[in-house]
Amino acid sequence: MDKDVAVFKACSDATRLRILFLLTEGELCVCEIMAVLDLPQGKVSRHVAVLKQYGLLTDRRDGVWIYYALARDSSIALKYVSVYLVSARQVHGRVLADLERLRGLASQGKICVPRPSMAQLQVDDREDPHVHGQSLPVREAQ
Amino acid sequence: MDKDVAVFKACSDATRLRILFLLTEGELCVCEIMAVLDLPQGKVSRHVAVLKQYGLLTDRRDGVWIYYALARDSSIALKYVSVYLVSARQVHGRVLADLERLRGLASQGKICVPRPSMAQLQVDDREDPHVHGQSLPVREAQ
DNA sequence: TGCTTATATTCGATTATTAGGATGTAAAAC
DNA sequence: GTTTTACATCCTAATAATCGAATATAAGCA
Repeated sequence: MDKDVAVFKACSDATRLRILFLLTEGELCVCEIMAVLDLPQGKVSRHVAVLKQYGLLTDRRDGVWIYYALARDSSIALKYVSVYLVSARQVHGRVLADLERLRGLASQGKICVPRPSMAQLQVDDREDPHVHGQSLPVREAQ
Repeated sequence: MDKDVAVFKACSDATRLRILFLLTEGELCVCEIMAVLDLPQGKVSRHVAVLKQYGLLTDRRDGVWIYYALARDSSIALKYVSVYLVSARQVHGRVLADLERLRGLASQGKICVPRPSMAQLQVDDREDPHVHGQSLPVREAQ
């Protein structure tokens, strides 16, 4: 139960929730989150660390970048939070704006293109989750 | 989105989460929650106030008692939290113990019998939610 | 090697949360 | 009226969360 409490605590901050909504599009690195949400690096890094600490995110290093993705099945609460995220992101104006901006910046090549997405995750929560950031076009170092 | 943040904040405390789990059995008054969870009155009252303030609970006065029940549809997040509650309560040992104790004390008549229950709430979240505490046997004053 | 970029972490100040204990209030019984 | 019961709220201390700003680390490149 404490793990569930931790998941809810992780979600109980507007910045972290915005980050989680962004990550429903697929894995992102800190600089991408910074660009989309227009937040200072330290703040994003700190909040991402909290999300990871509470088991909501996994990370994967690729050169200089560290990609964060939504974790799956690390707790019961997280399962339901994940379903919430993919449902609620189509409703909240601020989230819609964030996601639009993510796509806009991505299509302009100003930030990395988002990698495989959780967008197709259904509310019924299918069994075989996508693994992010594998067998994907790896971005080259600039 | 801020409302959702508030819902998660409300759930990010072990005591409050235990109270929410209890309330999936139906409405309860503070003294019942105190008895089941073995917590001081001020603590229960304070946490219940937080849950109500954040829109997770409704209250109804009946004489000296004030019955608290899970609110429905006050936000998107709450909808998913409700589904989480009825699913997770069958899993967490501490919650199972709390619910057992609730039933035990209720059957001994030591506390009020729980009123209509959310127990039958399905994970698919049916449309017509139960309204608690209406058309029910009203407990008499002792 | 040193330099740059991406990210993490630390510091100090501010604010929020929580708890125990005491007090306040409202309804019912007497 | 008084007393009792159920609950709310206030007070203070302790702890935790958050922030901006600065600093540290780690990887890649020259």
